Amino acid sequence: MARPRTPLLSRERIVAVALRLIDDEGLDALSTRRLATELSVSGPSLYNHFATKDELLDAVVDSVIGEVDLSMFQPAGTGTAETPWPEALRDWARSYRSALAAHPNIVPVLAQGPGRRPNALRLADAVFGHLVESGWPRGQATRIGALMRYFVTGSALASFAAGFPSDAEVYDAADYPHLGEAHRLAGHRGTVDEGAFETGLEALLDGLALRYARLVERS
Amino acid sequence: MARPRTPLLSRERIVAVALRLIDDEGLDALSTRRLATELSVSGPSLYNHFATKDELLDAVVDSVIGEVDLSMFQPAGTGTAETPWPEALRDWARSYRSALAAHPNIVPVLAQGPGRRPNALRLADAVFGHLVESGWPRGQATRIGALMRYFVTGSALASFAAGFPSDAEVYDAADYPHLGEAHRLAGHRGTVDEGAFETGLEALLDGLALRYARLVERS
DNA sequence: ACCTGAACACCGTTCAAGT
DNA sequence: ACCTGAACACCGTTCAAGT
Repeated sequence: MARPRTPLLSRERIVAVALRLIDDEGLDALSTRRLATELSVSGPSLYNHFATKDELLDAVVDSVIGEVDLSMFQPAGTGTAETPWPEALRDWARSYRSALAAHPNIVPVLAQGPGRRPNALRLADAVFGHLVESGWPRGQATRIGALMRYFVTGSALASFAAGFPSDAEVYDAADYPHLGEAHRLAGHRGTVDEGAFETGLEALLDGLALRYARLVERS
Repeated sequence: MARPRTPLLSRERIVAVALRLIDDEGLDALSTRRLATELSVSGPSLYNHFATKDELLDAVVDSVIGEVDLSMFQPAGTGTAETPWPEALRDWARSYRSALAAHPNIVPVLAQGPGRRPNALRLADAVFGHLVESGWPRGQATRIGALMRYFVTGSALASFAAGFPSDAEVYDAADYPHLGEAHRLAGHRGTVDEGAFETGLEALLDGLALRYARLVERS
């Protein structure tokens, strides 16, 4: 057929199908040939739209980051008050985690940092900017951006509960005296992981609020 | 040559060389053929020692987890007092992060959970057991184990600072008004990431201590 | 410009053959 | 039991050829 009158592929469609493949079958299932088959084209066709597979992956990653809500960091406009930093951070962390946890198989790629991806850079800019404008010194604001990313990516990378086999025989009482109930964890993966995330998030915010209070009283 | 009088390979040596390869060149560089070459044998030889590549990876992962210090969770013996939970958790988290951050390329595999790996199960058992014996309700102890793993794996998965390109031209002031200094982050990756980890760890422990205090006063 | 098939140097894994 | 080479069905990517 060679070149069709109207292109068979677009970057958007390639990215969408690649993400679906990664979600459904894991990062290893994304091969250029498999993806091409899924798109009803031959393997090399993809190279008309992305220079390498890595560039394609970058686009997939940035599309996921683009789902994170950043509206809570909007600078105070005319009449609208700026959201207090603990509340903004809490709302953002929840949205960040939701976006990532919907696509856990791609989190290892995404956790490598923003690189040159526009949505990832916008996210870093918004968080850092809001913290600095809230009175955090720049060094502290950087650390908070980092530690929040540690926590959110760690929580989205894999389910804690599902990491424990459901097979009760794994947990020999002689070897692991306290894991007698661990085989039931995976069955409650939703609530366990959600509860751990919320507990950790509130603990972090409380701990940071203590530091903020010390900062304010010293000035 | 066929079967040599004394075996050319052992699981230990295979695991050690595989880990070095992953550390030096990344998870993708670990192919059975490449690893075999590094060990001066042919590719299929590895299958005399591991059933699949995944089983080999499991062994590599568990060898890393085995480096984590768990001595702070030792139950109180005759004359030795049990370490208070916040102190034990702090020491453990630092050792955990050190062990993982020494091998960041394998963290995505390891973060999938303990599975059936003995060192990973021992770790989960020690943390959970110590928290329960310190008075935390079992549900809370599970959540704390989970949220600590989120934070530690997230911090070891990738450097926050190194994720920002050193090329100043990436940070166009029109697009990212607050990232004007971000190109300098990667140059300070050690101190930035270390500072973020310590700030987050102390904030988490402070937040958890608040909850523990509420727990105690209610009983 | 955008698709194709053929080709290159790779993969993980199986298996029969050797000692 | 533990190694080998040959083979199978895969990879990412390049390239000349087609419209």
